[in-house]
Amino acid sequence: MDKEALFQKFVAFTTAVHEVTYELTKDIKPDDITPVQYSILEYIAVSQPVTLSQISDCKDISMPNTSREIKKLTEKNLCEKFNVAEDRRKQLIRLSKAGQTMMNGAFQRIGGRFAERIKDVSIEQLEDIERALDMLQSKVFYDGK
Amino acid sequence: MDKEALFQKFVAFTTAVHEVTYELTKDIKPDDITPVQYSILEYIAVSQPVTLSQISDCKDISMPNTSREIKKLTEKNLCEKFNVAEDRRKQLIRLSKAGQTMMNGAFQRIGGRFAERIKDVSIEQLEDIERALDMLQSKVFYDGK
DNA sequence: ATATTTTGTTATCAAATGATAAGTAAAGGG
DNA sequence: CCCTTTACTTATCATTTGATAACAAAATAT
Repeated sequence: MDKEALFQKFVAFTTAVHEVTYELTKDIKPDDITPVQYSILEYIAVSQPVTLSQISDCKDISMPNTSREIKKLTEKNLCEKFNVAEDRRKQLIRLSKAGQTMMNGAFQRIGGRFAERIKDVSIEQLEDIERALDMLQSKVFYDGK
Repeated sequence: MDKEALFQKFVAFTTAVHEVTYELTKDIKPDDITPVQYSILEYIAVSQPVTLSQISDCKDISMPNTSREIKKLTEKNLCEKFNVAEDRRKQLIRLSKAGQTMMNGAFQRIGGRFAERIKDVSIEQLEDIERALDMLQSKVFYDGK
């Protein structure tokens, strides 16, 4: 087993994943929010409710800049802050009704494109795919922190 | 087979791939070039020689902006242009000696991190991984253009 | 031969992002 | 009770990136 060759394959694979992700999410984001803002909304959507610090850590954006972007998103009525009783320094963030609707629509369209992409794959192959995703995620693409 | 569940798994997987890519390439880029410049150099490294138009297409950067960044990279002595005899409008780009050295070093360090990541995986599992990468790339992460 | 298309350049400009300093308010530790 | 740390905010600035217009030169089409 040639580890060098596997690394080559790994690089080609991750490049392909990035390209497909780009294709699937292309033109999904509304024009009135920036790419960074959209990626923050994605994160909130899957992890809500989250604190400012969590967003800052996970998206690698400094606290001041996170605060600024959340403020803009709040002003656009896409998310809302609420206080947490136990620790009054913290602010939990969740999507607003409008934000939830927007992100639901986005995920729906991405899901449609994904379905289109795998439309010719047989049931058995879909199961192979599912197993392969699980296996790779546990052996290679695990969270190493 | 629940396609909705598969989509969920797909989203989690691509997120994991992006995070691992981030971890592997973190702090690899020299400080004196910008992220976009580094990504252009990566592309040149694996596809050289390339034309300006190819970079513009593949990296989704407008021609004027591609021209500007290539100019900066050339000034930093990381890549060089040369003319192609058949079509004198075209300019082929390749890494300079210094650029090649820089990118070799970068890939080496990324490869080392990758090796660390899979160090506990058995030979048989490495073969499973290789097959899974091939299969997913052909069935899911293919280039749909 | 002339018009059009392709390939790339230069020059601006605006917007998005990143970085830093200074501040507030609450929590926690001694 | 004071001191330190945590969580977040506000303000400001520099850099990076994206977008557009106007141009030139070579190739190709009519």
